Amino acid sequence: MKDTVKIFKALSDPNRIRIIKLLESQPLCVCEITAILGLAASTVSKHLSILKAADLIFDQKENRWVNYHLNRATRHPHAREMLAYLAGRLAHDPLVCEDREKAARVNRETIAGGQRMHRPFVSFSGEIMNGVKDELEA
Amino acid sequence: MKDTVKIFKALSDPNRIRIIKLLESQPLCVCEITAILGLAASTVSKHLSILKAADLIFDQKENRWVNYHLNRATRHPHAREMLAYLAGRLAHDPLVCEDREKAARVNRETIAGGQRMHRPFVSFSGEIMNGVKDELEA
DNA sequence: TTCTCGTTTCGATAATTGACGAAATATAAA
DNA sequence: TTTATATTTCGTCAATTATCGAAACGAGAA
Repeated sequence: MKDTVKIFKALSDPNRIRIIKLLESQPLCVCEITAILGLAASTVSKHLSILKAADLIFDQKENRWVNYHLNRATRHPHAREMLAYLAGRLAHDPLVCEDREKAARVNRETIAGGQRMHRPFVSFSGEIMNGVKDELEA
Repeated sequence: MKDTVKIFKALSDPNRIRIIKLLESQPLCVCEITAILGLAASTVSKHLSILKAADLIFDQKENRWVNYHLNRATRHPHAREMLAYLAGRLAHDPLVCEDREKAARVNRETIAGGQRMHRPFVSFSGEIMNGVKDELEA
C-alpha cells in the first residue's frame, strides 16, 4: 500500500509527468531537463529525486553530467505497470509535444547558464543578463 | 494532462485507495465507509468528493443514504484503466483485508453515532460516551 | 591549485492537503 | 412539528509540497 501510494504521488504532478514523457525517448541530464521545463535546477533535481525514490527512474554518471533513465525494468510491478501504461498516454498532449521538440534541439554542451549563476551577470551597458537563456523559448 | 494528474492525485492517498478497494465488492453509504475507516464523517465526505471529481466513483441517493459506487463505465479512459488496474492489486494488503472484513459486518441501520454527535452523549454514570462505536474495532 | 560547470542540499515561502469539529442542509420518523 | 440521522459545507490547524535562490559539493579544465 505504501509503495502504491508513493508511486501514484510521484505521478501526480504535471512537471514529473513531463519528465517521464521526455525520458521515454532518451536519457537526459539535469541541465537538459531544466532547460526544457524552464524550472530552477534545484526544483528539477527535487522532482528527479522523487521519481527515483518511487523507482520510476535511475541515474548514471557520465563525465560532468548525471543522466536520468526510465527504469523500465524495475522489480516493483506497480512502477513497471505505470511506466508501460504512461507510454501509451499523452502522446498528443500539447505540453508534452512542445517538450519533445525542445528535447530534439537541446544540447548539453551549450546550455551553460540554464541554471541561475552564483552572481548576477552584467552586460556592457550594466543591464542584468541572467534571463538570457531563451533560445529554447523562441 | 490536467485530467491525468487529477486522477493520479485522487489515487495518491491511502484512505482513498481503501475506499476504492471497498467499493470493488459493493456500493456503500458514507456512514458505512466512515465506520469502516474510522475517520470523521466530514473527512470521508471530502475524500469521496475528490474521487467523484476524478470520475472514479458516482453517487446515488437511497432514502436517507447516499450510496457511492465505483464508476467502472466512466468515459474517461484514464479513470477506467486505473479502476481496472487497481482491481488486480492490493488484494492481500493487510489494511484492505481488514476493511473488507469490517465491510461484511457493517450495517447501516445500526450505525447511529458513527459520526460525532452535536452534543456530548453522557451515560448514566456521567461518563462521556461518544467513543462507543467500537463494535467494529473489536 | 584555482576556476567553471553540473548537480544536490539547505532554508525560506506560499500554496495545497488531510484532518477535525461545528454548523448547515435534507429527509425520514415520531 | 419536533427529533433523529445522514451528509455536506465551513473554518481552522498542522503537515506536506512546489518553488526559488544561495550555498555546498564534485569533477574536469586551465
